Parts: sequence; C-alpha cells; structure tokens
Amino acid sequence: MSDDQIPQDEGEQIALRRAKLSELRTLGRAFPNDFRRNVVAGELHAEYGEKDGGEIETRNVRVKVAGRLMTRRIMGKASFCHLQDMSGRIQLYVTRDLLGEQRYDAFKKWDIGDIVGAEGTLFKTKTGELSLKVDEIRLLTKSLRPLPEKYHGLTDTETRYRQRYLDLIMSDVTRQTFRMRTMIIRYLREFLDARGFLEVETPMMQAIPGGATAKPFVTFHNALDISLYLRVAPELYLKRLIVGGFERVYEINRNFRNEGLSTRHNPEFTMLEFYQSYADYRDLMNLTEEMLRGLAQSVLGAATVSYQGEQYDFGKPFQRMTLKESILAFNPTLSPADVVSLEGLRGHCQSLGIPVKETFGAGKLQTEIFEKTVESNLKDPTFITAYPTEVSPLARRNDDDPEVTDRFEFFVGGREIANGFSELNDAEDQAERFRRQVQAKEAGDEEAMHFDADYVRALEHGMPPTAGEGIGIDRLVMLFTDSASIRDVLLFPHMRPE
RNA sequence: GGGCCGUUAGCUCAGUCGGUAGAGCAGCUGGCUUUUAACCAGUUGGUCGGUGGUUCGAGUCCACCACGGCCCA
Repeated sequence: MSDDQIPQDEGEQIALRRAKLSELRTLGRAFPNDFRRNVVAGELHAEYGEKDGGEIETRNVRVKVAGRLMTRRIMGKASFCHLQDMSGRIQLYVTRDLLGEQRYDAFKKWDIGDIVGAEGTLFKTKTGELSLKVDEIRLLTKSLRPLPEKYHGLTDTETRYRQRYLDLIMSDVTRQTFRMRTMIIRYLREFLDARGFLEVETPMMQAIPGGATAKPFVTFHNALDISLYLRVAPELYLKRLIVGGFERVYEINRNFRNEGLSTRHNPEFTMLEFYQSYADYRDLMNLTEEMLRGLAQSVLGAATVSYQGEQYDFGKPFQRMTLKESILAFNPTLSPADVVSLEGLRGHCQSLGIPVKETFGAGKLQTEIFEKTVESNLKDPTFITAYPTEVSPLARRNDDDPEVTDRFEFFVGGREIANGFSELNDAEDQAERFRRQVQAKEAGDEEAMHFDADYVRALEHGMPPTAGEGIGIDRLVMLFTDSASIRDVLLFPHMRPE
C-alpha cells in the first residue's frame, strides 16, 4: 500500500505500528517465512504441565514455538509474555542477559498482536506456570491493528460476527464452539460410514428446486441462458441415487432458503440428509435415537445436554406420540372429534388467532395448531409421528390411514431438529402429489414445489422401499454448544453489508 | 414487517437537571531481572452512528435514516 492509499483517519496506534513495519522493511525481510516450530503450546502443557519444575529444568528441554503475542509484562531487563497458537498459550520469559541488549530492545518495541517465533528451554516459574526461557526470538509478522482489550475481550456482537477473526483470537468460548461443530459433524460422518452409508455430493444449483417447501434463491447461468435455483434441499437427487442402486447414501452440505434472518434462521444452513433402503421411518427413529445418544456421549462425555439453563436427557428412551395425540395433549379444550373435523379445527384456529386460508385442509390446520401450541413445549427428546399427507408431499402414506404419512419429526428443547419418513416410492402417487403442489403454487403459495418430471421418471424405474431423514446441523450444534443464536455456530453469519 | 433496547477514544464502559466529554485497558515517556487483569510516575488520543430540528447552548430533548441486539409475525 502506498502512502496516498492509507486512510487519513487511522488512529495513532496504527500509524505507529505502520512506522515500525516501515523500519522493519529497511532492515531486511519484514515478512519472513523460514521459522519452523517443533511443538505447540497444548502439547507442552500436556507433557510437562504436571511435572515438577526442578525435573523439567534438569532435562533441559529445548523447543521452538510460534504464535500471536497476547500479553506482555515488561520489567526492565526481563519480560514475560504469552504466545497463543491453535492449541493454547505458552508463557515466554525473555531476558536481556540471554538475548543481548540489542535484540532485547527490539523485542520491547514489538506489539501485542504480533506473530512471533521463539526458541528456548522449558522451566516453571515460582508460581508454577510452565514457561519458556527464551534465547532466540523473532518477529514473524507485524500486526498493524490493536487487539480488543485483554480482560473483557470483544463483546460487541456485531463486530464478533463481522470480524470473526477477532472473535476467534480473543474468545476461547468461540474457538471451542467451532471445534465442537467440527467434532459433531465428524461423529455423524463416522456413525454413518460405519453403517455402510456412502457420502455423496449432489447439485447445489438446480433447474427445478425440490425436496422441501421453501422459497428458493434464483440465479442465472449465462452460457445456458437459463435461471437456476440454489437448492432448498438435496432430497430428490439423493433418492435418484437410491434408484441408481446406492442403497445407503448421505450428504452433509448447505441448503439455501430465501427467508428472513433470525436467531434460528440463516439463509444458508447445513443439513445432513441420509437415505437407507429396505428400512422404514421406525427404523430411522431408532437410528436417530442411537445416533444422538452416541453423539452426546462422544462430544460431551455425558448423556445429558445442558441448554440455556435446562437439562435434556438423551440417555433415556425418547418419547414418541402422534401429531394428533400431541395436539390433544396440549389443547385440553379440543375434543378427539374436533381434531379431525374441518369445522372443529377452523374454530380452534380462530380462537388461537391463527390466520386460516380457504384452501387449508384438516392436515394443514392440524399442523398450524401443532406449531402454535405444541412445538415449543416439546422439551425432552420427542418424536412426533403421523404427519398429515397434505403437508408431506414426498412421504409414504400410512397403510391404515392414507390421510397421514409414515413420517416423524424430532424435537428437543422446543425446537425441530430432524425430519424423517418412509419415502414415497409410488411414482403415480408422487406425480399426483406434485400436481397438487403446482396447484398450490399457482394459487400463490411461493413455497410450494415444482413438478419434477425426471424425478417421477426415476421413480417409475422403481425405487426400493426406503426411509430418509434430514437433520439440521446448525440447530444441533446450537444445542450441544449451548448457543442461543444460530449466528453463534456459523463462522460467518449473514449480515447486511457495512 | 411490528415493538423494545443499543451505537461515546483502538477495546470495555460511565456521562446527573441541556451548560467547554471521563475512567480502566491498550498506546506513548521514564523506572523496574519470576510477572501473569504485573506494578509505580507522567502523558497522547473524541466528526459522541448519520442528517435535520428545538434551544443562547445538544452526547443529553424531538424527527427521520443507517447498522446491530432481543421479542413478535
């Protein structure tokens, strides 16, 4: 950057650091990349943290570490500082006697935030902190901007999201949250891989957006001269793979839905979808229970999940009830006859203040009542089953009651985490359900599905009886990291441009 | 989209009844060879989110706008 590009309103601290960098440039390579560390802080603490200081010094352990300078206490001719690397922090003891006056004076001019490499021998201070007595130290990268305050850290929510790198530098909680996110996804992969599922990737850009009732983003492909949609779900592609003979597949990837932003919604979010042939929705409920119980044990080391002050026990068998049962349980004024009659449901919606459209059938009305009165009360891990066919255009009808499907949703902490069902593999029924969706779309429902003729053609070749499920990864990570907002589990949540 | 709250130094925050804008950390100068929110002394730093308005006078009151947070739809 030349001088005339430097913003004039930069603070004096930045100006001073730029001047220091400028001096470094005159002294040689200002951004060297020839320092090699041989250990990280966490390994040192793991190996020597519990050992006696005298024993450590006797062994004369020489190590090379590197990281960001986070604290500094200069006491004349000797100083303490902490380097932070990916694994943690290690304290350095830097003295004029070991470095010589010239190099020690240079060290004293470095700033908090600079990237430093150091070499020396391990010892323990009189307060017992494992430290490095430094005899070689180099500035590897000059930092031009001051870091947030060391004690309170970065608390401004907006800055934490917009400048996540600062949040990651300053907050151990944030670092831990995103490590946990990775651990959760890794566990899910290993769980499915171990059961013979094949991980695949399917199109993110689709000519016909399908697999969920949601408003898509539209983009344009210039060479093909067609509109493409960012996918709202991978479902129809994954089931094409089931038709193709990949009998167990899964995908962990992004979906995009053109909706508002909130503490639970980001326009792009991560879903796990998996499909298992020769299985039904009950098999998947059992699999889900096993998966989540194992997940809790694996990443938390306990069966109980603590979320926003409440405890959820994944160790005991998950509750199961049908949608209708749950509605009756939480709507004492509604009779068993009302819950299946159009008039009874409409009247109840009115008393609840739910806006009802003329086109809503009993199933849609039940779903509305469920979302308004039941969902937030499903605290303990609970499966709700028997969703209306009307709101389940891709799910297999129940053999005894064609008005409902062999479908479940899974709730914990009052939030939907998973949605699964026995797949509809009757091509003619599927074609009819698509036609219904197209009618709804023509009637103005922006979230209704398109008719996907190739998907019906695939089903016409025969899809084995299959069950499939989607799990919202972001919500799962929120639960397991005790995060109140989805933005806390997304490294770069969407924000309005500054 | 609606309601409430917020935006003051690089960061974390005060700012009374409308009367020349403060602290801690960071920075700068000096001191200090086992400190750890190091310490001691001194010290720099502000378009109070933006634009209008009311007023002799606005960080403070009013209106609108921007961005964010929480709740609701």
